[in-house]
Amino acid sequence: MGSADVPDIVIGRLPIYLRALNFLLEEGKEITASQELADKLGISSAQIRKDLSHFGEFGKQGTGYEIRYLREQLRKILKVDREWDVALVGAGDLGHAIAHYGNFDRNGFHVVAVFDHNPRKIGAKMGRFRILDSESIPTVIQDMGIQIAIIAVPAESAQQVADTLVEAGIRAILNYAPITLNVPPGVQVQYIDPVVYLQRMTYYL
Amino acid sequence: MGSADVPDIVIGRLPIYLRALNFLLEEGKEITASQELADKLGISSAQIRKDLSHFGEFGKQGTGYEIRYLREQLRKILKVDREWDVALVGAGDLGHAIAHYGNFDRNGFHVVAVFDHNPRKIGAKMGRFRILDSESIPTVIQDMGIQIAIIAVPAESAQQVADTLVEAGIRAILNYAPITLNVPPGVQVQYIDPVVYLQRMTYYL
DNA sequence: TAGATTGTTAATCGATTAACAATC
DNA sequence: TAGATTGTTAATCGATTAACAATC
Repeated sequence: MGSADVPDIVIGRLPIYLRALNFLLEEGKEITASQELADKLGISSAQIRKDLSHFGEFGKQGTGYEIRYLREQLRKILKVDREWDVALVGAGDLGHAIAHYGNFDRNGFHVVAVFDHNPRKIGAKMGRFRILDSESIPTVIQDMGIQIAIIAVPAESAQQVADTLVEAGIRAILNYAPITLNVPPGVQVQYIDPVVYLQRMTYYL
Repeated sequence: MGSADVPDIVIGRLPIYLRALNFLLEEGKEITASQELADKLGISSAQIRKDLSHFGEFGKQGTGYEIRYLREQLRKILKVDREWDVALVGAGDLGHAIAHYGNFDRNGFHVVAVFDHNPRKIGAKMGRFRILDSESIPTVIQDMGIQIAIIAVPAESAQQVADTLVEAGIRAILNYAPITLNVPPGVQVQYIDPVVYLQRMTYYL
């Protein structure tokens, strides 16, 4: 994972910067400085400037950064200056919440297909979505040219679902199943396992 | 954040190891080796051994690790060899999914109180939970001695909720709101913003 | 014993930070 | 101009990895 040039860890921080810029804009701010962002995010201003310097010069000495401009640049870098179609596999409680999560649409990620393999659910509606048969994953994904998928199935079936998705052409997977997936090089995976996050905190309690 | 001794980044990997051990046990395995774990998790065997060496010697030369024993040790280290009560703030779609997420209970994290400030929801049932008034957060948290909270409210109210929680004695927050929280030293925060994870992948597409 | 794998050391690699010249 | 803040360099810090003696 990760192209040769910019470290993954830097890429990983850009969405956080982007989120902070959105926040500042909503507050009515037009200009910010690395120090202001640093204070808000709890990281050093030097790191923010260094991270940004991988991609260009976006600020002005003595002044700081024009928020709207920097945001636009970050959006281009992250390729979120466009709309992305997303496939969702798993129509349980979690899938339901994901399908109806407003922040996805607000940020240009649109769930356009929901799959489940439970015969009782296939064909039924979940909110505004018609639940599709998991069997149709390959054809639907290929026909619609979807590149991003979200896995919200039990751990037992997650690897198999991932295999099917990758085979169908998916290149980025957001995995909610509590299991490390095995995928070929070039396929991105990000993990969301809330239990892991809780366990990272109990150590300190 | 982070005590002096063991690096945060090491603590962060322990839950992943623990998850893998559970998986191996379910597969019926009794013994494993750092190399086997490494292959499964996509990290180096040296790193796994080094991480574990911060806490003791859990393996046997020539053989590897007794899975059940290593799991027990990790559970003790992470303090997940016990049950934890959790408060949930926000009874929307997301809160609903969180409250009913089976993996929490299965891993010793028990949602014992659900709060919302919407008068239409207060007093109503959400699954097996009676929704409590956010106003009662301080008293309920203190009376029940809850240390861990999950925030599932809109970004606009998340900081205010966090302040209330911290004031009430919460020491670990799992934050689903897309905003970086400001909390005093000693209070743990972990973030789950699915949009951030998606944006970390689009860069590579 | 021979083979395998740990725990640990030392080397390497990479990330963060401090500091400051450049400049708005 | 004086003050502020960037972009960047070099130094520091920390994490990862390679290698191997110890030993099961």
